Parts: sequence; structure tokens; C-alpha cells
Amino acid sequence: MMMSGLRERKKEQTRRRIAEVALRLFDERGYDAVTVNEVAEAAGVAKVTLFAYFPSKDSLVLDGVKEDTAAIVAGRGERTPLQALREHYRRMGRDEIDVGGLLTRIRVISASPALLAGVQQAHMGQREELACALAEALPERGLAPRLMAAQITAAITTLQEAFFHRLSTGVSPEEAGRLLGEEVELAFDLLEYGFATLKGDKS
Amino acid sequence: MMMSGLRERKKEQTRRRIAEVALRLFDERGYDAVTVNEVAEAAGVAKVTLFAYFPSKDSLVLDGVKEDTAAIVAGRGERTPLQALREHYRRMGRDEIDVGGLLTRIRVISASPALLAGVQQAHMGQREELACALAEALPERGLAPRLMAAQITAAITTLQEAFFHRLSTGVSPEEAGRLLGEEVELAFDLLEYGFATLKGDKS
DNA sequence: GTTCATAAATGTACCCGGTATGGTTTAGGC
DNA sequence: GCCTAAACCATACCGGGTACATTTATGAAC
Repeated sequence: MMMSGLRERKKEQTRRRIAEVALRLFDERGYDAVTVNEVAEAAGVAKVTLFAYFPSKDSLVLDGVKEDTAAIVAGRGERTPLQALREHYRRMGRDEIDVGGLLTRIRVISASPALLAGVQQAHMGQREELACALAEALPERGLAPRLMAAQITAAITTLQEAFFHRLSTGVSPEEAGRLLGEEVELAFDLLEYGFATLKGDKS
Repeated sequence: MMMSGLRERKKEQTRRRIAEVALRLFDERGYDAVTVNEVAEAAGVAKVTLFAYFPSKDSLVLDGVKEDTAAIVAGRGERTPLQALREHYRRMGRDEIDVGGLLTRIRVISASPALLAGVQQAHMGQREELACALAEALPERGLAPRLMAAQITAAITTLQEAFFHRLSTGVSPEEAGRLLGEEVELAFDLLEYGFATLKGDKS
């Protein structure tokens, strides 16, 4: 078998071409206003071929955007799950993420309610994995891991939404990253110490 | 004009008949296996009429399931938002909710991934309202209200999921209510005091 | 009771995302 | 060079949802 080069290269090429064409069309005319037929035609493939590469219309944009929070928790080493996650997202704000190549994608996503719902759903899908990872990492039982996973996921989703929104409304990547950094600390403080620290302000 | 009785009563009646027929069919054969055409036919109306009453297939089941967390916060009186919410859901566990009439609905929802995703989306839709209500109720600015709203919504969603899951797997409503009561306290403690209280167990 | 405006209900045809089928090209191992 | 299997394609189909033009029923005014 070996399945070597040319064939796979062509596949990869076709796949990339489809995704690129799709992103361009969505950016030009809006996600909802472009049909998958148009994408397929513009990419020079049949609709059925497109769906052989991508399982759904939104996956044309959302594929590869998935975050693996469960993996971060699993690979936390000596740290607590929350520490590991906090440091991961802290790094996202500080280090330059390769945001250049993602800007169009982010713009397209932010402009489409359907795609925004899609990323939320993707996050929700990870909630369960994260709950399992937390259940293994912590002594808590019952609903606690699920509650924690849900809250963490919600916080991350909110952070990402704010970040995306800024990027898609013209804020510079550097500034957006800086603000993200601040908000990561806020979000994880809220998770770790609760709303009481805010409302009481007893510090 | 006046729009008086008979007409509106018939409308209401038709609407209820459609919803009841739909719920029965979904329960018998599964949400995905029943088409809206079948529902419409079984209810004695045309498909387009069905969609005049319900904007989408899932609204046949989900209509009226919406929770109004924002309203709870708005009508909190002297209490903090979190206190108001905690007490509201505490009551849900203690007092008998009219769970009898909802059991079929809950069973249908719990059996369908599409509908479960739908209630999640509904919760997400309320997140924004809740964020606004919190922003008015608290001095916090910036991302804090959104983060809080997201975390609260996530916790409530998780509580509801666990509750639904028990009810749809045969746990008695009383027992499910009792467990819900315990978990409400856990969830709101987590929101209020953070994960640190769990992990450190410094109490 | 008849008439008239209006709102409800309908039939039909359509759009779009997604799938099933069955056939044709093409790459790669031998 | 041949053969298998993968990639591709055209077409037809399904189900949710909408547009449109038409009919049917209702309430009110006369």
C-alpha cells in the first residue's frame, strides 16, 4: 500500500483549494449568501466531492479551529488543571499567535451568527472531554467536574468571543492580545476565587 | 377590530393540537425519524400552516421551555443577583415543579441530540440578556459581567441537564428534585467562592 | 341576512444543505 | 501494460424552510 506521495499531495491540495475558495467567497459576500454549490463550482469540484472533504458547510471555515482543552489538562504535569489552563491562555495573549493567517477566518466567523453558533457548539462538545479530564485530575465527584468544565468552557468561550470581536472590528492584534492577557487573569481569578471577591471587594 | 374570542380561541386550539400531536409522534418514533410533513398531516394542517405557528421544527418541542434568568436578576429586590438566582433554583428543587406535564417533553428532548443542542442554544441566547442585567445590577465593568453571565448560564445548563437526564432515565421526580437541591447549592457555591474552596478544602 | 375587508389556511413550487447511487476516470503496485 | 481501488462526478433524492398566489372562513357594518 504505502499510499505515497502524489495522490495524497493532490488530495491535500484540493482540500486546501476548496477551503481557500470558500473563505474568500464567504468573506466577499457573506457566509449565508454563498451556497455550497457555488463554493464547489468555484473550486472546480462537484458538490459531493466537497462533502467528501468537509462534512458540513460550516466545517469549511471551522475546521482546525478546535481547541483541545482536555489535552491541556491531561498534560498539566505538576500543576493543577486551572493553573495549566490559565498559563496556556496567558501565553496566547502574550506570545504572538499566528493571527495574521487567521484574520480573514475570524472576520468571516464574527460576521455570521450561524458560524458563531458553530464555534459555541464546538466548545460545548469539548465540555464533556474536559469534564472527564477534570474528573481524573481531581478528587471531586458527582456533578462537580461537570460544573467546573462547564464554567471553564464558558469563560474560555467568552474570552475568545471578545478577542475575535476586537480583531474583526479593527483593533490591532497587539492591542487585542494585550487586552486578552488582562482578561485571562480576570476570568481565571473569577473561576478560582468566585464572584464574592468581586462583589465584596475585600482585598 | 377588537379581535375578539372565537377566532383567537381557534388559533390557540390549533396551535396546541399541533404541539401535542408533534410531541406524541416524536415520543413514539423519535424526533429525527418524524418529518414536519407527518406532523402537519397528523394535525390536519398544511406544512406552511405549521410553520406559521412554529418558526422551526425544534420549536415544536422547545417552545415555552425558555427560562428567564434575566428577569430573575431584574426582580431581585434587595438581594444580590447570585442570591436571587440561587434561591430561585433552590425553590425549583424543593417545591414540586409541575413536572408531570413536562415529563414527555423532557424525555423527547433528552433522547435527541438536536434538541439538546437546541436548549443549549436557547441558554446561550439568554447569556447576553443576563450579562446586561448583571451589568446594571453590579458595579463591575468590562468583561466581568459577560464572564459572570457565561459562568452562571453554564452552571444552570449543567444543573438542568443532570435533572433532565435523571427524569428521563426513570428516577422519580421527588428523588430528582432532592438531588437537584443539593447540586444547586454546590453549583452556586462554586460560582460564589470559586474552585479554590474545592481543591484546597481549607474549610 | 347580505356584503365586504381581512386574516387564516392552503397548494405548489422552490431554495439550500446534505446523502445515496451508480458509473467513470486515474493513480499506483505488480 | 494491467488491475484494483480510490477519487471524482452527474443525478436524483430527502427534509427543513420560504415565497407566492389563491381560496376559505370570520367578524363587523349595513
